[in-house]
This record gives sequence, C-alpha cells and structure tokens, in this order.
Amino acid sequence: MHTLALATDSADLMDKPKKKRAAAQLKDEITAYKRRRILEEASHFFFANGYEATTLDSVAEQLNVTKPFIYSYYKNKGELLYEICQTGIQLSLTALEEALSVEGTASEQLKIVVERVARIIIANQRYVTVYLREEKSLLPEDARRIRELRHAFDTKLAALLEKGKASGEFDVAHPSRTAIWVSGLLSWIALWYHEGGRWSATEVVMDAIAMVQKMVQPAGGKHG
Amino acid sequence: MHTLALATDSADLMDKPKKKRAAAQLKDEITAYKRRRILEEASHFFFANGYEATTLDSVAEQLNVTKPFIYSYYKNKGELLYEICQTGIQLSLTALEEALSVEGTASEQLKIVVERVARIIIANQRYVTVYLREEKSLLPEDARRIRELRHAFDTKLAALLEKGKASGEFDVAHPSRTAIWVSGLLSWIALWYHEGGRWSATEVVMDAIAMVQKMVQPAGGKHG
DNA sequence: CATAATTGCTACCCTGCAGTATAAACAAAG
DNA sequence: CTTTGTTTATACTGCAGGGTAGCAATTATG
Repeated sequence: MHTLALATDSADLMDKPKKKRAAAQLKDEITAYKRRRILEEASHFFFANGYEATTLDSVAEQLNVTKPFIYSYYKNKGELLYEICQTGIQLSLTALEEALSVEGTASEQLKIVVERVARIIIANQRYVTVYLREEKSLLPEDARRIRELRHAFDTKLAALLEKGKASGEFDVAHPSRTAIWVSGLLSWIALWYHEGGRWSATEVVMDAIAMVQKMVQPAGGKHG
Repeated sequence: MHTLALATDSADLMDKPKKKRAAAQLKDEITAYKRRRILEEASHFFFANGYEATTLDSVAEQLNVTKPFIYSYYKNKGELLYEICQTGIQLSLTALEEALSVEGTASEQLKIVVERVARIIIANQRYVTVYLREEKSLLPEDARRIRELRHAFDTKLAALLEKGKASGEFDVAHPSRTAIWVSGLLSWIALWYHEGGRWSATEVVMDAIAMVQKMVQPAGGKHG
C-alpha cells in the first residue's frame, strides 16, 4: 500500500521477466527510480526549508514511506545532499558543454550557452539553489568535488570568452574573471526567479542573454 | 576573568561616572557593546558553518563566556539571525542611499553606487552572505521585514536607472528588472569573493563597476 | 505449499543542543 | 561590613531527529 506513492509500480516496466538478466536489470531500474524519487522529494524540502532544518521523517512522510526506507537507498542524510548538489552543478555543466558543441561564432555560441544554461537552471531551480546555498553543509571531500565541477564550468566559459576576445567579437579585459561574473549572473537566476512570479521564465532568459551580451560587447557597438 | 575576551572593558568608556544619567548611559553603551560582540562572533559561525549547524555553546566559548550570557542579551537564536540579516541588508541599503545623495549625472551616481555598495559588501561579507543564504531560517515575520529592505534597495536602484534612461545616458529596456540584475551582481560578490584569494577587493570592485556600466551602456558607445 | 530471499516497517536508542531554574560572584550603597 | 541589585556561571530539562536492530510482510523458487 505504501509503495503506491512511488507511483508507477513494477507493472510499467515489467515486460520480459523471463531471463535472469532481464529481471536483474529491471530490479536495478526500479531501485534507480526509487532513488530518484527520494532525491526529488528531498530536494523540495531542502529548497524550501534548508538542509539542516529538513528531517528525513518529513521526506519519508511525503513519499508515504518510513525513514528506514530512505536509509536502505541512501547511506545517510549527507549523501542525499551531495547527490542533490552534484545534480545541480552537473546539469549546468552538461548544458554548457552541449551548447558549446554547437558550431558557430563565439557570439552565437555564447548566446546559446546562456539560453540553455539559464533554462536548465530555471527548470532545476531546486537542485541548483541547494547546491549554491548548502556548500557549507557538505563533507569537505564532497565539497571539493562540487567545487571541481563548478571550476570546470567557469573554465569552459572562460575559454569561450577567450575565443571571442581573440576574434575581436568580445571586449573582455580578463576572460577568466568575466566568466565568474557571467556564471554569477546565471546562478543568480536560481536564487531569485520565482515560478508564477512577476516575470516569466522566457523573459528572464531573454534578459540574461541581453545582459551577458552587453557585458562582453565591444564599446563600439553590437555584434553577432 | 572571563569578560576579558570582550576586550575593552569598562576602562575605555569610563570617564565621568558622576551623575546617574552618565552612569546609566555608560551601562547602555556597555550593553550595546556586548551585543555587538556577540553578534560579530555569531556571524562568523553562521557564515562558516551555517545557521542551523552553529551552536550557541560554540559562540559562547569563542567569547569565553557561557550560553546563558548570550541569552541575557538576546531572546533566542532566531533573534541573533535576524539582527545579522538585518545588518547585512541595512548596510547595503544605507550605502546605496548615501551614494545617491551625491550630486551628479545618472552615470556618475551609478558608478559611485556600485563602488560604495561593493565595498560595503566586501567589508561586511559575513553579514551579507548570511542574509542571502539563511532567509529560509528566519521567522516568517522577520523574513518579511528583510524582504522589505531588499525591496527598498531594488526600488531605489531602479529609480536611478530610470533617471539615466530618461536622460538618455542608459540603455535599459526595463529599469526595475535591470535593477535586479545589478543587485544580483552585487550580491554575487558576497557569495564569491574570498579574502586573500586570487583577486583583490579593489579588482573586484573595479570589475563590478565595469560590468554594471556595460550592462546599462547604450549600444552606441561609452558614457560618463 | 514450503523455503528462502528480499523489502519495508515498528520500535527503539542516543546524542546534541536550545532553552531555563537557580545559585554564586560581584558591585554599589549605606 | 552588611544589604540590595546586577551580572554571569553551574547544572540541569526536554525533545527533536539521525541512525539502527530486529521483526513482519511480500515475493520468488522449487
């Protein structure tokens, strides 16, 4: 009865339980699904109340499950936090990398980068906000890994700015420092955007694009 | 002996304990001083470990004092948090207001605003960061008051952008939305700057000025 | 239908910490 | 040198919540 809250019970995925291979794989998928659901609900609470103020009992209750259930899928509360933070930065990093793989001038690429990353941040605000806000609650080792991902993000962004600078498209005195401002502007979206608020997601994304373009735009005028 | 950690004991301020008036005033000053010291140490811990993860015992220990000491100057832990958050936003707001009181064109004023606010934010990073990060830990009523101050900040900034737009100095499509980006850029400093890190406070301030100027700069070229 | 394996729950433990009742130390006043 | 008020510490309480031991229910297998 309780497992109902985890929605889609085995039925959906249960097609060919013939071979052991298939059965084992199915089991893995179900486990992965349960982990995802736990993470999702946890991220809601961490986002709304903060990590320390959130109790695993409340997360379990939301899932119509008990605390030991969570502990059979996650080692402890800290592991949940780490996975949420990891998701937050990894999604942004992946969006950046995919955007960078699109061919085009630096200006075109930058526009795509900002648009896609901004959209990802809005769509995954909970994860990104927790990652930005709860760094201090991570174990030192976990915090280090998160910082590495963030650093990869900033570095790739800096490389793009460098490229635009070399081609004369951008006027940036110091690409790696400017990258941090751009990345901050994107992060700010997560901290500030409110669904159903004064401004729509699209408006915010368009604004972000415009702001970043101005930040790198040569004094002479427009580009790209 | 223990009160030593509160440094400057009465001696400093003790000049004319003649009249009762003076004595009472002195007492008030000492009380205010103790409150300030408690707040200062608390802000260190809240900044470094987060609000919930900080124990008042540890704050007391840092002051070479005991927990009931703190409770005789603050009602509870939440009051401490509120005062820290209040300090964080109020300092920024005051810096903004003072900068706005300097006569000049919109461009000149904006430059002064960004410079002063950025400096205040760096100098009071602990307070500002806690205010940005711990909103969810505040009582609803306290959170509301903090948001009001932030809103005042954004509104005054928007008015300046509006003024610059009217005079043709700035190219901003939507002043109140742009104000939020600018205010976000400033906030970002608190979250990202690290004393003794890769870049100096002055570099960061100069960068912030340059970024904001570009964000509002007309397509045609420079201004101010 | 019996046996084994898996999965989840009930019922705890125990620590850490916000907050307090009360006593001691000290200072001020007479 | 007592008396009175103030300031700070000692020594607690209460409980919330992370984490776990062990049991029950369910499912798979022969």
